[in-house]
Amino acid sequence: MPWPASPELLTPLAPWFERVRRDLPWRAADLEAPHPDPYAVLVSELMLQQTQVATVVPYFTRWLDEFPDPRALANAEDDAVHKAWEGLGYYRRARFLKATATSVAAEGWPADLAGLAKLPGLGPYTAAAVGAIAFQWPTPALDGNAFRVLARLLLIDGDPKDRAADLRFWLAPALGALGPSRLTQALMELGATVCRPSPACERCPLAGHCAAKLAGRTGEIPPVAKRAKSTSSALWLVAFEAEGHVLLHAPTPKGLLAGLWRWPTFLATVHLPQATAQNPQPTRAWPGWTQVYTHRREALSPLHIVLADRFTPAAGLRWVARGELQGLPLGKRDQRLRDLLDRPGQGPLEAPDPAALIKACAAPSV
DNA sequence: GAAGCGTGGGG
DNA sequence: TCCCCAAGCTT
Repeated sequence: MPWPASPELLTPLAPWFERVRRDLPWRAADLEAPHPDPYAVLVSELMLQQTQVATVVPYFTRWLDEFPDPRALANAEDDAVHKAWEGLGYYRRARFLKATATSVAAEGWPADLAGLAKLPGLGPYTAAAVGAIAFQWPTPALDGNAFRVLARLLLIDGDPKDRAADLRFWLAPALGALGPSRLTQALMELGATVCRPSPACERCPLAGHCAAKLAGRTGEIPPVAKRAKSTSSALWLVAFEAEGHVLLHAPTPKGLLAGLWRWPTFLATVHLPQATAQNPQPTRAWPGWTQVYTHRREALSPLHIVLADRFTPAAGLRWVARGELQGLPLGKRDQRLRDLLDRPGQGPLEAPDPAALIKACAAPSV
């Protein structure tokens, strides 16, 4: 691999970054010094995993307002932590962040990269990024942006992740020359704003030495990864209400929407016409929608079923006072039904038999 | 090593 | 509408 030395290729990043860099709330003014608040860097990096900057900014600001330091986060209730993360997605990041804050509050910050990498939720990229941005350690952080930029700059065929070790070694001199924090952030900023999957090479400070551009191959480097297939299902999404309470699944530790409260759902395999003579329970319905997750699509039909009395719920289900509903952490899907409850329903078109749903939610009778 | 994990924006 | 993607990590 006859790659030119990294400072030779990457030095133009510094003046470019100084000119165009976005003013982000976690970004230090002085990129030469260790960050004044490593915790802020940690929070930003966890939030930024698979999540765009514009989405993260308001969450970051509120988070630091509510949990200003590791101790505050370590002492927070799980529901409060998830509530502050509500809507951001990939909710186990919030639990990892709390676990890491607990470790830092008790034992202080790790002294090296290996120590950071042992913290919950910090993988190879995030540990290196925190090392470089918070502590100015010469730890090359390779995220999707950096891999894409370097794959094009150096004309790497195949998956650049397979060359991670070579790339980290190659980057070391540039980290020293430009400074770990500056180089790390400039490289990612270039990938996020210019060297995107569909690149804007006319704005790129490295275009003159970009091997992929010179070869006319930016469109095919790096190669696109194959997508995971996703499954589809049709579900009733049901708000049972009785005696001023609603029925919710309590948070679970694993799986989809873990850590959040959820409305009960039922496979919508059976569509029974609403027989008003035989179903005295008033049922409201609203137009449905499709909820999209990473590996799943749900065609949802929201229902509101009001009962005279509460039944004893099955394991994992709880009756929650309606007044407490607003304070519980819910995913987007379940927020949507919660908000529908305050709007007029359109009247049930077709709905399942409420008695069958109640049977599925009630504790088995002895 | 592949699967699983949320949500929103853009082409 | 559909597909791709976005500062990845854990199991």
